[in-house]
Amino acid sequence: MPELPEVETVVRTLRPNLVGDRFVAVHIEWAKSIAHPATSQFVAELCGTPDDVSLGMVRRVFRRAKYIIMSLESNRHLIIHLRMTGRLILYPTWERARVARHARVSFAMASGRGLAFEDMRKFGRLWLVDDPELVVGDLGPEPLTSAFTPELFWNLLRRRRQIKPLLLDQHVLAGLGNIYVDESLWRAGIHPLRLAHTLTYDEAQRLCAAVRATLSEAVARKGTTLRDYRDADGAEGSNQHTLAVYGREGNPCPRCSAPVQRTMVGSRGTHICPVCQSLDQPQPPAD
DNA sequence: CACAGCTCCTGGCAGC
DNA sequence: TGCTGCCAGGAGCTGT
Repeated sequence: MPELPEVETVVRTLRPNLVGDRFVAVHIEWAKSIAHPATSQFVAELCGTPDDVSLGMVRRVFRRAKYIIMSLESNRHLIIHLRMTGRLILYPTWERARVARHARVSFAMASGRGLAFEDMRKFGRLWLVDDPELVVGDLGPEPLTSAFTPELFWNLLRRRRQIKPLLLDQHVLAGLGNIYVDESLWRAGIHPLRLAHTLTYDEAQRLCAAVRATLSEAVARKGTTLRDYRDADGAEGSNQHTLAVYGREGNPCPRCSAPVQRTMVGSRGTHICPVCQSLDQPQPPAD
C-alpha cells in the first residue's frame, strides 16, 4: 500500500524524467479512474492546444501527503492518488505503457516515452484541476516538515478517540497508512486502542518522534514493497526487511522477543507487541 | 462527535 | 486438479 514514503519515492523517480517533458496524448482504459473532470474534458485539457502544445509541459512534480501532483504549463494540475495497488511506471514508449498489465490510464510524452497508471484493484484516482486545494485542501499537517512539532501533535491528540484510527485519519495527520501507523505505535510503545486524549505529554512526544523516524527511515529505504508497490522505474523498496511488527504475526518482537500479535482495530488488521504496547499500564519501552 | 459498517475491486489463497 | 468463496484495505459515505 503506497503511503507517504512510497509516494515520496515515486515522486523522486518521476521528477527527473518528467519535468520539462510534455503530455501529448492520453488513453483512458478504465474511465472510473478519472475522478475529475469528465473523461472527455480530461483528455481535451491535459495536452494543451494545437496552437500551443507547450501548455502540456510538466513544470513541477511534487507530493502532498499520499497525493502526487504534477503542475503543468497550463497552470492546471494533474493529481494522482495510488490508493491500494496503484503504480506510476515509466516506459520507453507509449505503446509499452498502454499494454502494461492493469494499465488503467496511459500517457504519451513528447520525448516519445510512455507513462502508465497501473492499478489492479481500480481504487486509485486521477484529477485534473485548476486549484489543487480542491483535492488536497482538507488534509492535516505533513509529518516530515518542521511544522510538525510535538506541540502541534499534542493538540491533535486532544480528542476522545482511539489513537490508531486517529493517526489514519488524513484530515488529522496526512501521510500515514496501516503499515507505518503500526510501526510508529510499536516504536513509541503505545497500544493502538489507547484513547488519544489519555496520552501523557511524554508519550505524545515519543509518538511524534516515532512517526518522524519511522517515515524518514522508510523514505531512505525507498518504501516498503510487500506485494504491489514499485517506484516509477519499476524498482522495489527495501523497508519490508526491517519492519518490526507489520505482517510479522508470531515472529519475535525485535525489542523484547515476545511473539507479535495480530488483532483488529477499527476493522483494520493491526500488529502489536503485547509486552511493549500494554493497554493497561502505560510505560516507556525498555529500549 | 465517535465509530461501525458498507462500497469500490481483484488476485491470491484456504477449504473442499 | 479445479471450483467456490472469502479477504485485504484507503477513503468517502451512511447509519447508529
